[in-house]
Amino acid sequence: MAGDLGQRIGKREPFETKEEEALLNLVRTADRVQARVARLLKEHGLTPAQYNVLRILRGLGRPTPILEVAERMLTETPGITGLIDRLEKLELVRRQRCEHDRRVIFVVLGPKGADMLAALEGPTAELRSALLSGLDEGDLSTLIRLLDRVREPLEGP
Amino acid sequence: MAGDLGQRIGKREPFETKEEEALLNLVRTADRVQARVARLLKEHGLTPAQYNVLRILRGLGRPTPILEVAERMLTETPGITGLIDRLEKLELVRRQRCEHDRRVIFVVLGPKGADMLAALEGPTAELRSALLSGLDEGDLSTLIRLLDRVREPLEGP
DNA sequence: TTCTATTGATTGACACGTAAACTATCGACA
DNA sequence: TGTCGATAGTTTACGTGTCAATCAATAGAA
Repeated sequence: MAGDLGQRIGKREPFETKEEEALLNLVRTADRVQARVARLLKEHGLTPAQYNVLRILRGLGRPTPILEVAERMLTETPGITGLIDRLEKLELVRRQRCEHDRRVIFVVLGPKGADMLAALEGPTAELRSALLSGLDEGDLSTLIRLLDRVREPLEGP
Repeated sequence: MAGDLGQRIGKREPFETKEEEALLNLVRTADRVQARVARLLKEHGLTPAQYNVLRILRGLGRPTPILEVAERMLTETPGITGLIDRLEKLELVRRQRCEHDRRVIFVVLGPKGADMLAALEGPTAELRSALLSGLDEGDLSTLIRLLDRVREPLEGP
């Protein structure tokens, strides 16, 4: 069958175990999805990580300490600095020192950043629908439930 | 924690649609899985991409053109060169020119590489079982089927 | 045969994730 | 008051993913 990952990868003996098949399939599928999203964002000059930061800022709706942004992403502390640097250079966000605690630096979503998010609203929703066109409501619920169950023992340390 | 994301200022719900939830969940879960695998591999001095190359070579069981290796990985063409460079420096693989078509360079799994794979066989199998401990056979089959359906429209163009 | 298009592989530029080490500031406590 | 530990953020370094451009060898056509 066309969707069989084993043949797609070209292994003679596709998978030794269902566990192996499921995990490789999971990683590969996520990779493909991310690639497609990245392609869309690139048309607007954004990377997925940058888009993620903008969405976090919009979601919180307030100036947010840099490390709090980092926490809500998958990225670790050090990488966030350059990420914010680039967004600032694009004038999509700006830094703002906290007056009470001068160690803290807030990140603020700028008007250009808000416009960018608004412009991406439609295209990203369209893309999501297209990506999941093969699944109905029930399938989505099942998929979400199964993914939750995979992730559950991983969320801790 | 989960609830305080959107509600507080009426900005955004955590997830607007099931599509969004499913896709974010997919990407996040895959990311966690990869992080866990990476941690294991690191103990043996390998990155996930390097391990992937070794497994591809073992799976095919023959000298393989560099670009064919690249095709079978999650990654695209250009980055493969440096990856092979590092594996060659570790003496896990070696390059070998094709005699019939001198543009082609084969990658060959070396003895050290095979040993490395053998040493990782047990630990990786254990890890896979641990990661998927929350899912039974039927769950795995369902998950695989759903992932196939997500990936199907993505593999071609 | 020579010209051209194609293919395999490499290089360089940029973005990102992660780890280790560093600076600056704050808070608490002797 | 002064010191010490914790916290916020940055810098540096390395491996990797992706793109655009390039080089070398081959294949096909004029």
